[in-house]
Amino acid sequence: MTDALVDVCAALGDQTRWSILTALGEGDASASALATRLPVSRQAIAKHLAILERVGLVEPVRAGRELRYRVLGSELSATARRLEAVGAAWDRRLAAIKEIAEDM
Amino acid sequence: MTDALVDVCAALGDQTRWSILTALGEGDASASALATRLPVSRQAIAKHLAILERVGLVEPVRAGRELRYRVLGSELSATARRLEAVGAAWDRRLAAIKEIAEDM
DNA sequence: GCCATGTGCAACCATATGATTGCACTCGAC
DNA sequence: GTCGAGTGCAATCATATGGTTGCACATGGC
Repeated sequence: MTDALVDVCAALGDQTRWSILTALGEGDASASALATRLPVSRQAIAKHLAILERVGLVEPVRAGRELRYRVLGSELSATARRLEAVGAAWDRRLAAIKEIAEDM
Repeated sequence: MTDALVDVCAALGDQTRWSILTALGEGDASASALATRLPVSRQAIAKHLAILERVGLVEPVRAGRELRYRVLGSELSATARRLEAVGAAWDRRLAAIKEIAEDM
């Protein structure tokens, strides 16, 4: 029942996952390759990659026996737009209230 | 050392907090008022509100002895813009790679 | 003044989560 | 074929997190 938007936000709510994402932002990489750069074990990274893949922020790419991951900006942009829409709605409400207050 | 963006995303990565935020989107409300609508205790809601306030998604408003909370679209929009910027950068990289591939 | 309502604080609990280690398996390179 | 690098799976662990109950405190309305 949990919305996809919530899941994406939850996936983005972890420092290590952001480290992985920014690392992937510089180029596709495998879990093992990432483990050499980041201060966590390969298995921990693999779990994070699985989470990121489930919410669509990352995509697996086979390269020989290596399993590289590619970061997907489209999903992040889509999430951003959804958040923007919600934020805009809240702001409209606030603006309306402010207007009413000024009319009194 | 954790970035503010990560904290906001983490705050948004919880279903109950979204329930609170959408409820507040319809009008300011206190923790007690929210507790009557949502299936969690007032204290749980108070904790969530504290988290939301720390990341700037919500703002306390005194109303007599009541402490109401107001949802802030500005912070959500700011977060959305930051995510959008990152997603766009990733997409630019992918597009560049695709172009190189086509040149071969 | 009294009482009910709204808050705040603290202890506590169960589960989720981030991380680790160890081992087995696969597959490409030499 | 052998070896090593990359991967997958499982068990384990510590801590964070969401949630609860209970109680003390303030504060506004009658």
